[in-house]
Amino acid sequence: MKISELSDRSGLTVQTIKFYLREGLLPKGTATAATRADYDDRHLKRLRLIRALREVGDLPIAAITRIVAALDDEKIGLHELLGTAQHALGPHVPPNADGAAWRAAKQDVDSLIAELGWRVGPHAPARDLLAQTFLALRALGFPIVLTELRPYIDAAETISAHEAGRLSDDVPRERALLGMLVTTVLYEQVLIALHRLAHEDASARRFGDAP
Amino acid sequence: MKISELSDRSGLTVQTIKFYLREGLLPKGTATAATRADYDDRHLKRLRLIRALREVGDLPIAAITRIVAALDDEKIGLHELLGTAQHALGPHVPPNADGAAWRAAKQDVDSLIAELGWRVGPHAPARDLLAQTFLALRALGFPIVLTELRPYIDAAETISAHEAGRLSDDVPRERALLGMLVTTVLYEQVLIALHRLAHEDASARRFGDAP
DNA sequence: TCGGTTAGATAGTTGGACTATCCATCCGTT
DNA sequence: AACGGATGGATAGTCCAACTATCTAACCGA
Repeated sequence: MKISELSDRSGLTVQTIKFYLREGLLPKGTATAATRADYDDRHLKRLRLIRALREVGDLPIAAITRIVAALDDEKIGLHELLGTAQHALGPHVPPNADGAAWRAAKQDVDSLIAELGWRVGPHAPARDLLAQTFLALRALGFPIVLTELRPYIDAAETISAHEAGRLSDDVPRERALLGMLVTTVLYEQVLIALHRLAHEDASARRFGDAP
Repeated sequence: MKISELSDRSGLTVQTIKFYLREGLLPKGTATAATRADYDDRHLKRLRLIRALREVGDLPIAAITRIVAALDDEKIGLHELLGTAQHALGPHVPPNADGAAWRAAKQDVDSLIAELGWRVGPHAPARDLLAQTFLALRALGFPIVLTELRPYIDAAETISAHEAGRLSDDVPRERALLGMLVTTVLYEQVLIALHRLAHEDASARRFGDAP
């Protein structure tokens, strides 16, 4: 298909698609002439993936670049591919290089994970995210206590167990990655949205007037 | 306290604090001379709040401006204040003005909320976030089915119920807002981080090698 | 009195993500 | 065959958010 068709069907402008081509997010089409190239369904799918990660997941182009580069590199095994992608998802917590308080928060996170018996890589970015949040909570005068965290931990475990049940290891590489990205990037947004809605409902019932 | 002290204690540069003063995020200190002003503990607390919302919640300055403006406006009642803040939290989904598909997704969200019996304002931004995510999921070939959503809905309800139980209506205005922001902005990050960690643990158990 | 600090104003920087132009083809239609 | 509109590839420019830097004229404390 032509680039204009790709543009129409993906909802991105031709200019944006060209930009993604330059950045290596989208592989080139097969050239049919000096000023002509042919794109296929894989390009369209790729663009839809990029769009979802950008617009819903709010991932920076650089992170998406890393993910698709790993995807396109056939030498990378499935396990490593998923690991790379997960790492690229970030979050990209700026290492504030805060001293003692930061180290204490990191330590809290490590103990928590150990206590829960979770098997998590030592450099998982989510560790930093959690530590950063603990730090902020403390700075605002909200100490972190385990009983406070309990419902969140339970929710995370329940949801992950459910998600893991849906994983299967005999799907094509691309599909496996897509499934992982969808559960961690898109369904996380679903969870956030539902949380906010449920929160509004709960406050309405708590303080609100009659239905 | 002096601005340099404020800078040291908040971890923000003097320049950044001046910038926040210009933007109206931080009220001016009490002037003691033409080139001198005095800041107090409220300024420090405000800066910590701004920092948490920016760095952890990733809120744009404009959203924070709206929130603190409402907070500082004594004419605004508590209920309205919380509503304004919640609305300012976004998310700031660009209205793609997509036609039929967008309207269908919105409709799905509306039916879901109605079905659940949740009391949610008709313009709650979380509605748009959910619709946008549904749209992206569909585009990627992941149809939305209620059984898929069930665990997320349950988690959202459980967590919100827990959070609502901690709300109380006889705390000072500022504390009430802070509590709301903390649960929706910071604890949401906690939830995401825990989810990613639990997810990694679950995949490790599913595919991984022995502990 | 003198080096270091500050309020207030204005201007400049950085990073990320596009967006606009150009040119030399090239395609499909007339 | 001719021509108007689309393309590939390259380069340059735009836009926005969030700072960051500089300058001036006071001011403070040793």
